[in-house]
Amino acid sequence: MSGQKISSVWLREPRQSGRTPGRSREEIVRATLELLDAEGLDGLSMRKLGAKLSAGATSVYWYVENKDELLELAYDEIWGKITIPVPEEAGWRETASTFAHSMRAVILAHPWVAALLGRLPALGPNALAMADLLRRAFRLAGFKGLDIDYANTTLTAYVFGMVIPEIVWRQTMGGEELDPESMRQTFEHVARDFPDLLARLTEVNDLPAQAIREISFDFGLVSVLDGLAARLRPAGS
Amino acid sequence: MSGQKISSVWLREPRQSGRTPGRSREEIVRATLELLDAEGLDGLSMRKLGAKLSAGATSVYWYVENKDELLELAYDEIWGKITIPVPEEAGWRETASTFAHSMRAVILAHPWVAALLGRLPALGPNALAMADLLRRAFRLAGFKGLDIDYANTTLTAYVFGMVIPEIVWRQTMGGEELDPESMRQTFEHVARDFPDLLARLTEVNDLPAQAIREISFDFGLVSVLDGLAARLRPAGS
DNA sequence: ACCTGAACACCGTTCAAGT
DNA sequence: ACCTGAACACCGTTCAAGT
Repeated sequence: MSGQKISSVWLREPRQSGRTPGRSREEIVRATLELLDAEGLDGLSMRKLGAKLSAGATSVYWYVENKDELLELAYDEIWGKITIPVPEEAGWRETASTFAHSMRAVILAHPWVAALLGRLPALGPNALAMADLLRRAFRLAGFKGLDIDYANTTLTAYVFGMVIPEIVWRQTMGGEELDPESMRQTFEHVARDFPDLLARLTEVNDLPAQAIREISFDFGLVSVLDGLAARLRPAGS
Repeated sequence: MSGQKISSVWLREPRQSGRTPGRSREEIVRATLELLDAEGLDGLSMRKLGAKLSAGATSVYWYVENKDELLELAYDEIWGKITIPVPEEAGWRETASTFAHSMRAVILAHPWVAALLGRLPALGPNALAMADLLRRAFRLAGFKGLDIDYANTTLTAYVFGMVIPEIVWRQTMGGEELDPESMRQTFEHVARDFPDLLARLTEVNDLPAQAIREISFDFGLVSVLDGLAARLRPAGS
């Protein structure tokens, strides 16, 4: 009746009959990641990817339904790069904390992911494996039933939400090649109607931006984990 | 020496000499929002926007340097739709909580924003006004110095990170017009190697998805606020 | 089974030219 | 000051045709 299937690469078996005929999915994903890392999300086109694989411009369409599916593959690869300890050995809190820091580091190393988070679902095997592991950690902590998911979702949301603006910041502020003086003027200009923000600016201006971001990330992470831990204590204690 | 300026609409004065000659920035923004709401991010093109303004395909370029600047304008409009009480009256915790719920509601009503969060900086007047207000709330709570920003960042990151996957979910799962049976099969397929995730699936399957998302959002929000509140208590008490 | 090439229908952006 | 139109250099995707 209602029809309309979900569309995702993960619903189709990878193309490759038996031997080693054409390209493999891994080859394609590797080339895609290289392009993305080198030229960013806008730098990836099906034609360029074809060229990189020394193939025709549209050859990738044999392996993948469309460009979004290609990006789904690349996205899941990122999930695979996140390191996380064995929950039963490290304990839930260290597991969660290590996951958070590792995910941040991985995304910062592959900034193009930031724009994908708001566009693609994470249904790949690496993403699911991570969800599975994190659920183990939160179950170990003492969460029960749906609370396991809620805790997991909360933690992951925090990391996403923290890293995304950090990437955007780095990208529009252009990293090194930006004149710090013009940067200060920029903020003074846009924030000219908000004295409190301006005051904060001059307060921060001399501190190393990178260090502040790390402290900020830790501050929030500890808060989130503390808040989750509070859920585990019976109300009256 | 190092050159390279930051590029943002908010650094340039809006075009319009004195009278009411051509289009105004507001007209353009309104048309942009309408297009985005109606057709989504991919549905917005400079040509379509020109047509909607009954103007040539490239007329908007007189008001805006490029498409990203146009999106910056639309993005800030969203920040303006978020409602928030006066911190001094409502208290910090209710202010923060109302902000979180309102921001979620606004983004869900304009799903195209989700993809912008990972692409554009929030330097517009509405975004800054909100930052200013939230800072007031956290100062009121008792945070001092940089902790005010850290707390603010933590809260906002949580909301971002929570809403983004929710949007993606809704969009790829296609809302109403999706066959629920094929949906279940989808998950069973992708999660086939993760028994724990599968078990969770059947557990959740009969519950109304929308209600769960709201409970989940509240669970995390309370946790985050509790965690922040814990920061305010002196260590020994 | 795998790949190519041409072709279609779009893009964002530049720029000389118009009023 | 404001807007147009043509033009450029790209896109993603389809599809008939090749091997």
